[in-house]
Amino acid sequence: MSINRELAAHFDMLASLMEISGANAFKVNANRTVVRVLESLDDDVAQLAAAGTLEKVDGIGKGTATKIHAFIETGSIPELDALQLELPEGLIGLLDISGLGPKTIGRLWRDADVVDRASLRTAIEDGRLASLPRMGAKTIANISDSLDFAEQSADRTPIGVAHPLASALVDALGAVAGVQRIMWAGSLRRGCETIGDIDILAVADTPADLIEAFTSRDDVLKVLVAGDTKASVRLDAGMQVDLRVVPDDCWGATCMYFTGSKEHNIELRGRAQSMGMRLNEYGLFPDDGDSTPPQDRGIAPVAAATEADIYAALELPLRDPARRESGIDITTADAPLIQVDDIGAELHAHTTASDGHLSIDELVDAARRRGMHTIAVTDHSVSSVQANGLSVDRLLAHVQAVHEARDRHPDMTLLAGSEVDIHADGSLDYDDDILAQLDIVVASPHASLKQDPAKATARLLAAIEHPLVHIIGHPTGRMIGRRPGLDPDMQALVQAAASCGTALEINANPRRLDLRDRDVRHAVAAGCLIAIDTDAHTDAHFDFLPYGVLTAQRGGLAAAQCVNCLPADALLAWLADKASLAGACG
DNA sequence: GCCGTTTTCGGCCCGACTGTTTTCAGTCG
Repeated sequence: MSINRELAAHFDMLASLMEISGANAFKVNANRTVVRVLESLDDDVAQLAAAGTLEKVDGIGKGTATKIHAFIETGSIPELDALQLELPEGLIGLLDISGLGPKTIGRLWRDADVVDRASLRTAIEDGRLASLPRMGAKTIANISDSLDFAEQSADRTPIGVAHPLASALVDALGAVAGVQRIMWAGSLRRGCETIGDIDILAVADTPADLIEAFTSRDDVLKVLVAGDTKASVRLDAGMQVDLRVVPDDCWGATCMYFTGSKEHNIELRGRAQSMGMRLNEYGLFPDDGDSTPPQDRGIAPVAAATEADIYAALELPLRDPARRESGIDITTADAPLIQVDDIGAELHAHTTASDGHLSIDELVDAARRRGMHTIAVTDHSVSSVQANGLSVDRLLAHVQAVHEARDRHPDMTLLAGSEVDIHADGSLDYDDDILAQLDIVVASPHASLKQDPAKATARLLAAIEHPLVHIIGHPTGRMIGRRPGLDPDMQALVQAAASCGTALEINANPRRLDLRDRDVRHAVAAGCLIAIDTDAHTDAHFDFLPYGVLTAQRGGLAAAQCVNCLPADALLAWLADKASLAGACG
């Protein structure tokens, strides 16, 4: 783990323990800010410390700098050590239980000897909780329920699971009588790789009817909250869904507020304040110093109807939802971001020759139905035994079959290629004379995914610098929530890729999303070419493309920097001479 | 703990909802 991420984890634990111990909420918040800063910091924090420039970083002050220096010198933070001696670490696991906040957890620990989830369960069962003040039967039942739920489910859901759920919900609720608008917001709208809760916003003639339709659905396991304008439920699929019904005239303000991110909202509120205004989910209002919310006093907003109105009133460029994250300067406009429709080529797909489910003809047909002009056949190489990887003889026969298929599909540019294993030492799974016979080479790591960062960097650099490799497929090999994959020096990779004209892939499979968003940001800055591929093994996998595009958008990618957006002739020119596009971007 | 065109102290986003209370603390997003 890099020192930045290691330190971020320490500050995260520090913030949680401080919170439970009853520390000032603003101090806790300041430490949470440090976590975010460290996670999105491009520079190595040890180098900043050595240069004495830590305090120049926004969010890092004197106190934090002292802690970072202590960590670099001794491997620990004294304040954290002290809190860990004082408080059981198992209490942190209680923060993830819905309805339990730091104040309650502190009380449970002090007054009922609760130290972790197991002892909380015991304390509920033996009646200790009921003896505490403000612990009625309902509160205890809710805690018990949440505890069950937390133990059964992962805390975040992959976007590939959440998106279809949200889509079905929005379709169904949109059909309820009187619903004028409905959409999802939150991390799903921002295209995050995992989703906590699904947030749905709506405008309805009779909000009560929509709330009723929502909370009485068959797939609702439990209604958590149901008021006049908002409701929260837990679905039997294991996700929480929040619905908010709002007036039409503040739709933009609501969308903005519930799309987040939280950090982006805080920045926008700060901006509003500095301009003598206040921003909430009902609109942007002049700030008259009265603490009663302006919308409750009949004060007209400066802007509220659309997100564009609000950004304009704040004199800021309209920000794409995928770019509303911390670490992105709100005053700088993005280049127009890549869209799904910009992509005309799928450059990484499998057939029945290895572990795919489609024939060559079926693959072409699937691409054609998505409006593609180019499809690459890239089956696995010989070492991927588990995926029925192709021997040299089978590969050459397969290439021949692809060439023959071209006559049957004159409307499609059909590329004969391979997804070639990158061995642990950086060598490739076929000899160069074989690779030279292919139209396209996607080189990917599949095994030895736990090697140390230095070896992983050298391994991937060798593949990037190989003159016959066009694309590095799923560069880290990570699987979201299952394995972390390689942890190479991404700056070194993107620099090398940019100078060689090799593209790094965003694998659109929602379990991979590899490159991840923050790596895309680095790649975009370095001017490195990006490929967005679905790695299709079935027809349905072609529909993963939007997840890859969202990840690309989160990294700030424009179509011009993505090889899948090239017209067929330009794409063929790059494949013939990848150096021709080296350094052409950014 | 951090920050600063109201700057070295005093503020830090803010509204909805619940449960346990008789006016509000705690949680959530």
